[in-house]
Amino acid sequence: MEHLDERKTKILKAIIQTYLETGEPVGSRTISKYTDLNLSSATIRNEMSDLEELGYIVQPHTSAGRIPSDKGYRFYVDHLMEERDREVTEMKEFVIERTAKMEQVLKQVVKLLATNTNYATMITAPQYQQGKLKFIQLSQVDDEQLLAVIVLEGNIVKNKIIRTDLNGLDNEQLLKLNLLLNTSLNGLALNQINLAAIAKLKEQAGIHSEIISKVLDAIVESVSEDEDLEIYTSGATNIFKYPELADSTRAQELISAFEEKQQLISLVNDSLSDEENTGIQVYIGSESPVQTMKDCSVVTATYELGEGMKGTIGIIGPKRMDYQNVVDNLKNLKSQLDGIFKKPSEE
Amino acid sequence: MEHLDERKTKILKAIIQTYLETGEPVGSRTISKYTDLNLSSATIRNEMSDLEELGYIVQPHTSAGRIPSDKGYRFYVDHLMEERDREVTEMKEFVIERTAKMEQVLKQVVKLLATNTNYATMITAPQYQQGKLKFIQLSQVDDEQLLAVIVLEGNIVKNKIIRTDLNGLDNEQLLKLNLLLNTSLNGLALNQINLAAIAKLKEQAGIHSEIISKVLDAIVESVSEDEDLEIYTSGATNIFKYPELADSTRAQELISAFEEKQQLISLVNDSLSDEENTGIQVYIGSESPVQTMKDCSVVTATYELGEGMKGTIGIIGPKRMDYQNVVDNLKNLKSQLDGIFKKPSEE
DNA sequence: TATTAGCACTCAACAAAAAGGAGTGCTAAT
DNA sequence: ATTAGCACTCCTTTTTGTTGAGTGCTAATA
Repeated sequence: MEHLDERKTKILKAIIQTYLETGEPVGSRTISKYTDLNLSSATIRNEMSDLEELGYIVQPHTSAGRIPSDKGYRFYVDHLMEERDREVTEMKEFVIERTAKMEQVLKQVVKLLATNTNYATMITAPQYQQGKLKFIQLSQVDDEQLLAVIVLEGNIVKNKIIRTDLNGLDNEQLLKLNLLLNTSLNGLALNQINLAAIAKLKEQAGIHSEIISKVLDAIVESVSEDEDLEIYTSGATNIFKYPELADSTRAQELISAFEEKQQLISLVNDSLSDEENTGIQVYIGSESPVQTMKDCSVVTATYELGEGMKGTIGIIGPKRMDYQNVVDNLKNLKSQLDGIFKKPSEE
Repeated sequence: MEHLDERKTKILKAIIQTYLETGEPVGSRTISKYTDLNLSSATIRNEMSDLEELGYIVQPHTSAGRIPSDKGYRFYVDHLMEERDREVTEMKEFVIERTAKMEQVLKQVVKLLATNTNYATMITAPQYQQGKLKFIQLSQVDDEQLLAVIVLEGNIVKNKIIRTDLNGLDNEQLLKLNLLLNTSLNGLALNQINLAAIAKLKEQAGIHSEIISKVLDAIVESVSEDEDLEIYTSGATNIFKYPELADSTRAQELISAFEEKQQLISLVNDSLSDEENTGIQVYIGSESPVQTMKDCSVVTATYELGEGMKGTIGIIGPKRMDYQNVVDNLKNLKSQLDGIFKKPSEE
């Protein structure tokens, strides 16, 4: 990438910042006055012409000011954006109620984030692949149905009805099965349950090995739930606040994406796979893994609930979003989430 | 209400039906050709003038055709709409997967309904106030937490973590508590658990009466869940298909209503309270209990999962929605839902 | 050589004017 | 009672004109 001299950098930064605020193409005169460079608009014009040639800014039409290109935004995010010393006070709003239900917390979080940022937000429940089993309980609901309750680390409770032949399963045997399941599986992460362990389990279960395998199926099924990974969203209608996204076809597509949630999954996958230092990623325009959002920017963060149970938070807004604010918000939230579930019983 | 002679009725019906299809104001000439009345446009004009005076139709502006007023729609829905003999085939699409999870079924249903009708749809999980308890299980998850699992008729599973002081609660006592809870409460509907029963329960629980009351709280809380009554929605973006609703402020309001879900609750309440013969209700324009939807029409139906567990289905569209199709769809769905959960184990 | 004032030019955005057309209400004829 | 005919209304669309922000270029300046 070409190196920009200091003056060009300053001008580019000024253009982008002004555009972030106003959303209007920025003209040379504005920059001439706005910056402390003390240059006439004519000089700025020459520089802007250069910057356009280098691909950092773009002219919507002749006789208009300039707006940042994707490349320009990228440069801004990577090099120009300055750490703002936000007063922590503003962030204090993130007082998350410590409800026991994970679901509730997630709903609160997306909502809070959406109102704080004025963008559309999403969050996934953590994926439990590496979460450890804490407790399993099998109970007989009626003549032919068992209920399997599975508690994972972090008090995530899952349940599944198992329909099976229960001939000759009395209370005592059920107790034994429960004991067996718990002693064999507790403390194990899902991906630690291998074939050998399963075989051993079945052997010990004797005539009820069929039930054991159904239970294991239930665990896998209820825990992995890949096809309908739980995604919570909020503030989708915030996009109406940004005229460049609010025209009805675009708006419809975007809001549909939020409603269907299917498309958001690729966002999650991309952001989980791509390991970065900070865990926060910025997709500008067409960089986004989701086609629908090529006119938006997307910022994602992964949070972790200890022991590799990871979830994804996403913020979707116009390309001229307040990147700094969004990143700060996410960082703050990330640390809070990292803490909140870790040892829910310890405080 | 004034009585319309046959010719006026026919003309009104023609106007409304044409408008339902086109969404454009209907002129006299159109009706003159469309109907088999063999009347000139001039005659139609005179009749239309009368109909307008009677309040059934409205002129958006002087030199425009007529569109139905709310009163006109109401008359149409009450008296003019004809039972269509829909081929059952078309309805067959409603093959609902018999997954054990209620939640999944509901999600499928709204989605199906939304794609079938091209309107926005919602459905609530049934309210369990009258649902009977089938099974309760208390288990110890760790040192200071109990897990209460509550199964209601229809295999609706709820769970709740109870944090409490467990000093001196050993396994045996837990078993006893479980037994006590099940023998006392099973088969009871929620509103059948009265103070006397509670007192007796507590007495029998002895020193663990505190736990009992926490369990009861948990039951009430997890089952009633009034504040965030589960509502599933789909097809909210369908409103973009109807220009009269698609302008950005209106669209935003409507879609927000679907996102927040709060507003939808009053819809549910209204439709549940107002007992009608068919259980299907049509709200036209300002008749709607939700202010946001005063430019829409709303059709609701209540479904019942046996034993008074009622839920609500709603379809929200433009005033010129295809009422007949919507009502048919709802009727069909209603009967299917009524059946599907009744005795899930019997087939 | 870098900067800047000055100026002609471009073009979106807005407004006003003009043309077109669908539909009405009224009147007079059937 | 019905209808053809016609003047009138007013929305919609197209055309035309005006404005102003902003550019690029050139020539003057430090």
